[in-house]
Amino acid sequence: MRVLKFAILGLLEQDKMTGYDIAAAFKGALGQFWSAKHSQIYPELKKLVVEELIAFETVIQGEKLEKKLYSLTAKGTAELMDWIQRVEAVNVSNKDEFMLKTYFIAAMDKQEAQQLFSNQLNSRQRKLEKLEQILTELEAEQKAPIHFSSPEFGHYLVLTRAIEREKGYIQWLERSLALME
Amino acid sequence: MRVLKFAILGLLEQDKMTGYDIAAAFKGALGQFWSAKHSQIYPELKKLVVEELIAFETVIQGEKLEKKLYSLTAKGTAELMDWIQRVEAVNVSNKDEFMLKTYFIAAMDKQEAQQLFSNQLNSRQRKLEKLEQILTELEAEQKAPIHFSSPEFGHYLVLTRAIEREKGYIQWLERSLALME
DNA sequence: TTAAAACATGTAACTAATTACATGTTAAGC
DNA sequence: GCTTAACATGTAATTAGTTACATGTTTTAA
Repeated sequence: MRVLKFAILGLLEQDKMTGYDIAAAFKGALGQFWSAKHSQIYPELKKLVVEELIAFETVIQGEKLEKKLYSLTAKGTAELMDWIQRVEAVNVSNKDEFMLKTYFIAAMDKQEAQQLFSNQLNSRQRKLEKLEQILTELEAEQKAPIHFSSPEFGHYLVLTRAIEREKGYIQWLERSLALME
Repeated sequence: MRVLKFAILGLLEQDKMTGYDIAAAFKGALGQFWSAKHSQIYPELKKLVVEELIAFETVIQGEKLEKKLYSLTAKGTAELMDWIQRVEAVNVSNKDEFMLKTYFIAAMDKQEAQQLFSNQLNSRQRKLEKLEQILTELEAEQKAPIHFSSPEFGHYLVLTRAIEREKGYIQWLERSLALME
């Protein structure tokens, strides 16, 4: 369904950028819900240029380093807007290897299961801390409270969703551990 | 990383089954966290037979319908146990196309965004209802309260996780809609 | 009895994504 | 001045996953 295509169009709608910048964006909050490696990004950018959804200008960085600054064409903007309004069915299977193991908990003994769950709990707690720190920084940069027209609204929503996702996971892990006592 | 391989080994550890049965299992609660189409399952089963992790016996259903009942070998059980205890890193990017759109909310006008969010809220609420119904049925079948040694413990944990995941998503959608007033 | 839904198994073609291979420049800190 | 991290761009090979093609049997309900 070429979601990466729209991820790239959406990022370019915000700003002109290079393939490297796009890869970097996937390392931020956005990466909690979509990401791609540079080996997938560069070929996709080439494809989008052929399809005339994006265009690039070559910029020299320093002495001789050539980088390609990509931007949306009118056609690209139109396709982005079409996708963004489209109502998609909720995707059923959000793959999660830990939950797959959980389904097979009958194959573990109690200590094993507790070990696995506390370990997961620990990882999730550390992840939550990091996300909360990023949110704190984002909020500190803001003068007024964030609202619909803030340029950071999308970033803020994605971050809060990622944080609450972790909190929910953590609560479930704790309750499951309690059930195993 | 061949997670499907372990999904199949895990299912066969519970019971002998056919490829069709495995596909059916992915339509239940397990499918909330892992699934595969039959076109991926059948080749994987063949591969696992070659690797001697599973074996099958041909069974005749009715007059002449041949079906293959797969079961774990000792080698398959060993590999399953090895995987199940292994501590994996928490996977970062849990892909979610709706959250990708959310990140690009600046490209929407307010009504568009509200429309999209209420629509998603609705779908998620309907999904939650279905999951809660399945849990109610599961609990009704149980005589004693579910605990670690109940054969349905894995199923129960996965279901409660799926339900809480939806509840968290719904709460976030509602709070986000409120922010857009 | 007959039609539809469920059971059952496969392959082919294609798309999506990861890992590995491959190379070079620029900026920052010591 | 030198080293390291970050910036920057690509391709090749492989694996994972989806959609489409292809066929046949058995059970259930009208």
